[in-house]
Amino acid sequence: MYLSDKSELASPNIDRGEWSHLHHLLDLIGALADSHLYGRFLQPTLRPVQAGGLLFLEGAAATSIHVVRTGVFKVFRTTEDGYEQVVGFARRGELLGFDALSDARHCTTTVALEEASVYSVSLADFYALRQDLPSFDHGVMRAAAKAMVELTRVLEMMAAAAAEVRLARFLLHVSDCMSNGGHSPSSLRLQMTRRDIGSYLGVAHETISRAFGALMEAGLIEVDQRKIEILDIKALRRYSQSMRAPAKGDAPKS
Amino acid sequence: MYLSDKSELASPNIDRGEWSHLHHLLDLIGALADSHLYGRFLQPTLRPVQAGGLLFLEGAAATSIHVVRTGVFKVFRTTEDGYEQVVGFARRGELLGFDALSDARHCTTTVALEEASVYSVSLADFYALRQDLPSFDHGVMRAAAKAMVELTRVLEMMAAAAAEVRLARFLLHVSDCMSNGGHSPSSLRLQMTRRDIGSYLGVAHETISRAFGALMEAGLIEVDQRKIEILDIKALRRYSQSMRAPAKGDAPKS
DNA sequence: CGTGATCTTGAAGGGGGTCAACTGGAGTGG
DNA sequence: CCACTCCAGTTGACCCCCTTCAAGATCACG
Repeated sequence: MYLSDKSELASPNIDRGEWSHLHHLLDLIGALADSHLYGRFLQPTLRPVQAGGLLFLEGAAATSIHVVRTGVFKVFRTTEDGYEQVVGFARRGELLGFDALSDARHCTTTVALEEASVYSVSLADFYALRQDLPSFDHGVMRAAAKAMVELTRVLEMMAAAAAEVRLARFLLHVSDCMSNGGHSPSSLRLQMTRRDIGSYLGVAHETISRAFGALMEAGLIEVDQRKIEILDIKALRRYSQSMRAPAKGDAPKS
Repeated sequence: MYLSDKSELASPNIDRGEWSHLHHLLDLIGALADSHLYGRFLQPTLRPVQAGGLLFLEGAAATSIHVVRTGVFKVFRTTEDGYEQVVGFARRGELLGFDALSDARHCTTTVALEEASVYSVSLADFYALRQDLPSFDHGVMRAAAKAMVELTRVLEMMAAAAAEVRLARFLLHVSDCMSNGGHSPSSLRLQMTRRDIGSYLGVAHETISRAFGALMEAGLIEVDQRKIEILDIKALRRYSQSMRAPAKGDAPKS
């Protein structure tokens, strides 16, 4: 809701049809769109997904790959005992379903956390487009690589560190995503539950709750349900560097 | 050492020059190699890396991407405070340096844990080869997707679970890699230190040591330094399913 | 054979998992 | 409109697993 209207404006005239879906998709993944491609290529389909709606299911045969246009998606795997392990949250411009290229089966379940939309390209069209349109190919490569970097960032976030530090890193990451999208980096609206965040960061959801309290206590953030205000981003960034929680009194000096 | 000789035999006549480097590379990443490509394409360079040697450094400009031919590599990031976070171990056929396609800089450091070798393709050649040789492109896509799946597996391994369970999952993963390479799935020889494993699994290296002891105590494995014998792989697999450690006696007597 | 890295084992202390109770908001049906 | 239910979120109490610090054992290598 917040993103779509504004960001459409950033790509002028899309609504007047001057930009094709393909053109807009290229813009999303940061590929420079050549001007000569009007109608000459297969067009991706624009697919809306309602809040809570499923994009694809773990284990299902993959039919197409997607690029997020609006909204936020939760990407997770379900273990044998029913535990839900969140492996990422996908926002505007991110690639979804790429992992299925290894064996044509999705290895994650992906659902929308709010009203969302994606551009979808069937696997056959995907290869054809990449062959015919180098800028598309480049964009896809870059998006795939970025997704990989993203995953290693998650690992870093889960690395031996106190829960509060993990949460601080998470909030800073969301903040970065916001500012990249042209929003305020200090005013966040989280789309996911505490439980989702906990799964993502590898801690219990109660611990997330307490960590929010601790960061608020420390005067670093303001918390109102899922609306987060970052009060001192420099201090939060400093805080996120530490490995373990420096207790209440701060002062890591000895 | 163990891999190279045997696996070369699996691809017949490579040493007699009937297979080009490119041909062998395609074989490594599971692409079906057309028979008409002798000398018609750029050849990847075969690059040996000594034990402990550096393949590329985090932050360095990326010049080429690599596919592991022999040996095992450790892939890690170094945090500001000097902590070494291992994000993966790369074995035969795995893609290295792909993440650099997003911004032409490596986001990990990669070193060989034993004498190793890779096929390297410069970035320019990389794009050219993919354009001209669809099977290469397909192979790369599949390898990249597999690397991504791999990363989500790591997350699953680090998901809320006891240290012993994590280690069990890790050993099973290594076992799978061994059997995929045509080796015994029950007789493992680890190339990494306890500290590396600990970083990879998100626990202290002392805990890894104790976890080895616990799994040995339970009769699931035999441990002799870095030589691991899996005694009961079914039981180990069952054990790895559980989320938390079911203690010793499994029935808490009062 | 010495030196340093690796691995093991012990002890202590705390962080966070788990269970449980309570609050508040959203949706449903009376 | 209100009772009821369900889920998200918060807070408290308990205590076990893991981190940390420390010391010893073992291995690798010049």
